[in-house]
Amino acid sequence: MKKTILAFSLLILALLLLFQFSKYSIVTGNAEIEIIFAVIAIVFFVVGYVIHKKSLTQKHMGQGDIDNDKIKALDISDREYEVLQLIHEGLSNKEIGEKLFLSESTIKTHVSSLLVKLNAKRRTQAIQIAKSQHII
Amino acid sequence: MKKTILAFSLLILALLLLFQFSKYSIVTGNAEIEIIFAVIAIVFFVVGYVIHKKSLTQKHMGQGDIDNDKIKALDISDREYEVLQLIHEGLSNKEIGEKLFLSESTIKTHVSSLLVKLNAKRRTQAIQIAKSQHII
DNA sequence: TTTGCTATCATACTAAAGTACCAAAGCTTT
DNA sequence: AAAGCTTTGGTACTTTAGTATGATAGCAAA
Repeated sequence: MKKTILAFSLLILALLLLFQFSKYSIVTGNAEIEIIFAVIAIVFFVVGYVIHKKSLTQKHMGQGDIDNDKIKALDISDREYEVLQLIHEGLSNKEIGEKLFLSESTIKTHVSSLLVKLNAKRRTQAIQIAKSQHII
Repeated sequence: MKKTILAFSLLILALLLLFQFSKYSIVTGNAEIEIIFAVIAIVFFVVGYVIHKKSLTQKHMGQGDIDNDKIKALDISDREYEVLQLIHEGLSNKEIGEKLFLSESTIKTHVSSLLVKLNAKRRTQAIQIAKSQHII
């Protein structure tokens, strides 16, 4: 965020300099007016392009990102959430256990409580609900 | 797509008129040079903003759309694809059967061949693979 | 018509998934 | 220290999921 502020400060500074240079050039007759127009047009075109890109990146983050508040609201613990992510990746309980160095029993316990908390009957349904709630 | 071409044609025309108007204003001394700069800057800022917005919208469509060619390439039949979609929605084989008016046996057959064609071991993995291949 | 393909369904089986209940270790908070 | 919490793990059980195999019906191309 600090980088963004710095970058925009520098950008505004550069634009002011461009303006001043343009005026000076016209007064001294060192540049064609069309060229100055073109430079300004190109610069602001790029600025507009980049700004929308940035805003949309943030928006995209907001859409695709996980809703941590929702996870807490659903009372899902850290471990349970880890298991949920691995379910989402298509792993079996056994594979999840191996990945987290836990027994299959423990995974089953976590999965069962996940299903209750997500109000799902199956792990596939849990994936769907989790996605609709933006917690995955 | 035709609308896009038309819109951009009109936009370019407007910009040319703006340029001509600017030059004329300077010659006749009817406008301040700063105002013309500002107008050009604003217009091109908006143009850059809108163009990026459009490009990203199209990109987003491309990501979310299904790749029908891929489905054919994987040799997935219509029925199998229907089953795949319902698996994705989190339904059990029995529920899928009831929804499609088929026996659970038939669904199992379809699911099995889907798993082979998608090179998946489980239905949850099939969902993941299908999504990564943009067929869901 | 014969061949080949798909869709359908069944049986029988194995393998996961999920439930219920219990229990102990570890950790905070009171 | 005792109470309360999560995490972990086990046993025993039921329910889904998935595999293997075979069989029938329909439909389209050779």
